Amino acid sequence: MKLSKRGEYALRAMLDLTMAHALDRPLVPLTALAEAQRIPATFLEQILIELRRAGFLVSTRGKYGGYSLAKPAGDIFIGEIVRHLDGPLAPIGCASVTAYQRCSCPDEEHCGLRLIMMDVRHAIANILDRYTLKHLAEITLQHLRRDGLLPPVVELIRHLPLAQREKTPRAINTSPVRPEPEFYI
Amino acid sequence: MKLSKRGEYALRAMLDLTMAHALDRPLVPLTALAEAQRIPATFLEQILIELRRAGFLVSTRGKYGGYSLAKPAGDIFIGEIVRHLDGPLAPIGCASVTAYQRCSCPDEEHCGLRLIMMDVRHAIANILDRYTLKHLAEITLQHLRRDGLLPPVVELIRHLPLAQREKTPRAINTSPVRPEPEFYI
DNA sequence: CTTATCCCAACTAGAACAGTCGGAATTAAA
DNA sequence: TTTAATTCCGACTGTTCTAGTTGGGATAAG
Repeated sequence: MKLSKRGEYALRAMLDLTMAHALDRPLVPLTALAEAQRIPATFLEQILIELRRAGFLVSTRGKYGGYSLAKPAGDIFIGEIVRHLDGPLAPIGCASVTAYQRCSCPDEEHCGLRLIMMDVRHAIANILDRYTLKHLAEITLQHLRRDGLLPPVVELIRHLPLAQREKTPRAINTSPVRPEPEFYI
Repeated sequence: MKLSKRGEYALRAMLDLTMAHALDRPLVPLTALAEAQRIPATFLEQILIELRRAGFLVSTRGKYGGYSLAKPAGDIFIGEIVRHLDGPLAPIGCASVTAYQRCSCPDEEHCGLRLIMMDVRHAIANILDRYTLKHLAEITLQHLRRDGLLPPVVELIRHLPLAQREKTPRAINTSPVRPEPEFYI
């Protein structure tokens, strides 16, 4: 039931972008994201370009450029990102809601395996399609604050001047539509 | 979050074995399992040998031989089988309970991604480590009975004589230890 | 002795995974 | 106008995983 490195790195980078935005640094260069999460920069670059093409990010080229979220963090659900990079959430095709595929078994209709795998898919979706980047960022920032720390990515860009282009930031921090979840902690 | 074909085929075959056992045909040849689930026989053979080596199955060689469950179906949890063939349930290593691995991120301690992935892993485990083959077989048989059908695998072996070795079957159908779950149907 | 079955190691073609490389285009600032 | 910092992009690579296949050997029933 693995998440690929692409998926993991995408989520890590987007979480860092969200936290940086929350701390008034909406524009983060690739190198800072890569260094903060110890991800090979050339690999992360590929992934960020893909995320931009998918409409999750926007980029600013040239000196003091970088990446930012394309939408309010509260509107980006973790499940969307995972699906984009790793495909459907369901363990097997015949249990998928968003990408159903008939399987080889003789009668799906009576198949107990399918039922349990649909349970699993719903359990996963109930988490990943309910939480947004905003939720994850809030939890992480709260933990960091409790220990008097800033996110590493923000430390890494503190010395950079705020780019002109960054000084009139888009409104990004609206709240999510779906019901408020709670972490089990 | 995919399950591999190996994992899927293993579960399908073991579910068929469980149903066959429940209908007093505890010994099922490879060919019947493969045909019933439309799985390439030589591939399934590999998988069944692996399951035997792992202690899930026992085999009987020679004419009228085949495979049977090595333990009561109520003692075989779906999660065990999945872990054996596809590794840990957690989407990322740092969220795994049974096979934890430190990840590359700078501080796991404050990482919101890890928390949500632990949520996901618990949600999956709460299903797969609670249901047994017996549960799946019961559900499937119940559905089939409602429509007056027998499992295809049983149809396929009806014509075979009950092997001598099969006539004093081991007690296999004890109940599971963990609390009774319910399917969401 | 024939037939049905399991046992087993080795092999393979293709896809996926996890990157790497080299260079072009863009922008800010000196 | 030059330089430095950045994104953009396509092509490439090595390794592992996936989903099998092949061919032959051992065992047991009738």
